Amino acid sequence: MRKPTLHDVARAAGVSYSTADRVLNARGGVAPKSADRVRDAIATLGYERDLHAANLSRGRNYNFRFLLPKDDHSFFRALRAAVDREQDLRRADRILISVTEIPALDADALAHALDAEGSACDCLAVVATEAPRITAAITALRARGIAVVTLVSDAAPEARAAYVGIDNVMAGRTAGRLLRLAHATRQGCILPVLGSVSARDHRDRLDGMNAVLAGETPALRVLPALSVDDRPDIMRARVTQALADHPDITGIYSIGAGNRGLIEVLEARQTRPLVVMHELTPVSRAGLERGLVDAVIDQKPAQEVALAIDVMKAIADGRDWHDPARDIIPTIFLKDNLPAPADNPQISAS
Amino acid sequence: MRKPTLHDVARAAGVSYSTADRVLNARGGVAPKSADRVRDAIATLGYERDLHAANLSRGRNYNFRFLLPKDDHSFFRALRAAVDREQDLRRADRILISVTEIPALDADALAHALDAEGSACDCLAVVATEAPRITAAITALRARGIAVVTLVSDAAPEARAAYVGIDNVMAGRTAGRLLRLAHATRQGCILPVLGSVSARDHRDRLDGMNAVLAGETPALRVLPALSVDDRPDIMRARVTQALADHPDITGIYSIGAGNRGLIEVLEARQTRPLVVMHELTPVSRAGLERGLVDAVIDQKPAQEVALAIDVMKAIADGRDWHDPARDIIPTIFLKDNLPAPADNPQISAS
DNA sequence: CACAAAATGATTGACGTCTGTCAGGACTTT
DNA sequence: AAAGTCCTGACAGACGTCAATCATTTTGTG
Repeated sequence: MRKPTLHDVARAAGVSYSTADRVLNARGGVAPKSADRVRDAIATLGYERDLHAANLSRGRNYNFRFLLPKDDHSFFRALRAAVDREQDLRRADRILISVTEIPALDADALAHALDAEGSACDCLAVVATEAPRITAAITALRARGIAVVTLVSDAAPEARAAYVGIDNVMAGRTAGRLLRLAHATRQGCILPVLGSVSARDHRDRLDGMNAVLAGETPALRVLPALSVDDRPDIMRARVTQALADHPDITGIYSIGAGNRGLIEVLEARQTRPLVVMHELTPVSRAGLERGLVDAVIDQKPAQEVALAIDVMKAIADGRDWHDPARDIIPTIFLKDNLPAPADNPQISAS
Repeated sequence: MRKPTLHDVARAAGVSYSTADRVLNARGGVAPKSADRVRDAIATLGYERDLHAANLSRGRNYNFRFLLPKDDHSFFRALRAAVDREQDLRRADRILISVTEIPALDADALAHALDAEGSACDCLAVVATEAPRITAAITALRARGIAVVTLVSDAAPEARAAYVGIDNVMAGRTAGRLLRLAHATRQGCILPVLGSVSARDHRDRLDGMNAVLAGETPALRVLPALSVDDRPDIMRARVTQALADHPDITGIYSIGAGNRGLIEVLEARQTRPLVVMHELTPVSRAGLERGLVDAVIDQKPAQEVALAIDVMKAIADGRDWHDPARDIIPTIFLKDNLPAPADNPQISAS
């Protein structure tokens, strides 16, 4: 019961290997009648082309390119590290991954990179932002037959092939649910802290939290959101001020970055509000471990990168794939379900 | 800048292809001096054998076998479904997966299956239980060079190659942390409900919860655990009784199965305690969605199965792999971060 | 130096697919 | 009937590795 080969298909269809090959690879020049018989044989035998042999024969490599923001927030460092790791792991599968760093928040640079880099690869993964130029660039790539996968942050939902990242409204709702859970019986006052008011992701999270806290919990008041520009120093100053202004703050939801500043404020106090923040970084992890932070909502960048590559490969192979959204869910880390710290040495087969 | 082939290695080492091949595949009959030169060349060129070509040449298939408990709890159904799904996905990579169902909780049957099935495959994945017979069987397989991966439930930590599953103490701690979070300012009383007192996994979870709740929170009292034999009917009866006996119960931690019974009790009440249970099943999911359950701690069986297969493949290829424990963490699902419901239709590349 | 043993090189045919070429047959068109 | 299409089959050389055979060279021993 060997897997059928194309030779078997040809024999079953009563044609030569050449003809079966012409049908399989759509080279044309085959009579409709013969083509049908080949297709029938493929179906009845359950033939599946051996992709490894095919790639070997073609000398094919998969060239995937990642366009990542050049930014030294821990989150993007982690994302970059994940891509680098996959680079090694996938090489054995003929997948060549290259990374281009784009100045953060520079829509022009990103659009330009999309135009330029698109030619040199089979599929692109981009941490996108929503801007007309970028939508246009992705649409143009699609027209040229180059698929674009958006990563972490979506754009051009009509034109990109897939989005691999969390639903930020869902993430915000999750934060809201945690805050609500912790306020089951008490009154309270929630302080949301935005990284930047302009970022779509941050607004989505805020909206999500509000949706969960609104109405149903009159005892829980949500203050107007602070905005700290993702910077620890501004975070420290504004949060300190807010805590002074509103002694009844019982919960803080930090939506963006700059959490080092928040932690500094927290560790200077005896009593602290409930704190929920985003992204498991060395800072937030330490915050959890030291009991200064209650929950961290993470999007597991390493898993996102791995899934993005899986999707890109499926696209390149012309296979079907299932919606990655199902597997990318905001993950709640508490003090007690943290993954093992950092990079363990490899364990070898003995 | 093509990837170097074994021909390149041979040329660089100044030997023939045959000799390089003899070194690479340890066929023997090579002078130490030549062998060293080949190894040097491999190192300096960064040669990596093309596994796909090698497998093609050998006609090699990976035969992996899963020994799963024959049990119609939703969790094991989900586990089985995940294996079936991987069966299709991995066939293209020459990975043939077969499943043998073992009567649940029957250590003899499992040990017997381990002895019998081990011969017919390259690597075994087992939902194990801790019993001397099973430890012995796994140790015997290891001696015969057949690796065993324990799945969901560990055993014979010295002899098995890897464990792919959550740390149940960690899961229990996580549940405890959630309960604590929700009792920040109020007094309360927690009712733990065991599936079966004998199961190691359940005891671990209970211990974990106790570890988090003990001492630090004098306002939070933990009642003696109920035991409901993983059965909904017993669950309903005992929990109803407990709620009557202890009107001050503010939290329930359901450690095992039978949650349908618990949900029935909850929906009959106006006010309900905080509820944390395990495993995202149709029942627990509905409980979350209807607001009857607050949190579900899940171990993501589909991901576990996928990771187990990755590890098995690495073992079979003699590659290094990293400890799967880092990627398998108890996941907290709330009402708001549930994955998309069930099986979406496939989205095809357009 | 002779001779066996050990080491090496050369070669070949797989594995399943891709890609290209060439020849011949069937059929239509003038 | 000749010339032109369109289809089809046969074959060959690659891709990188495995596995086996056989011939040749080198080495070591007495």
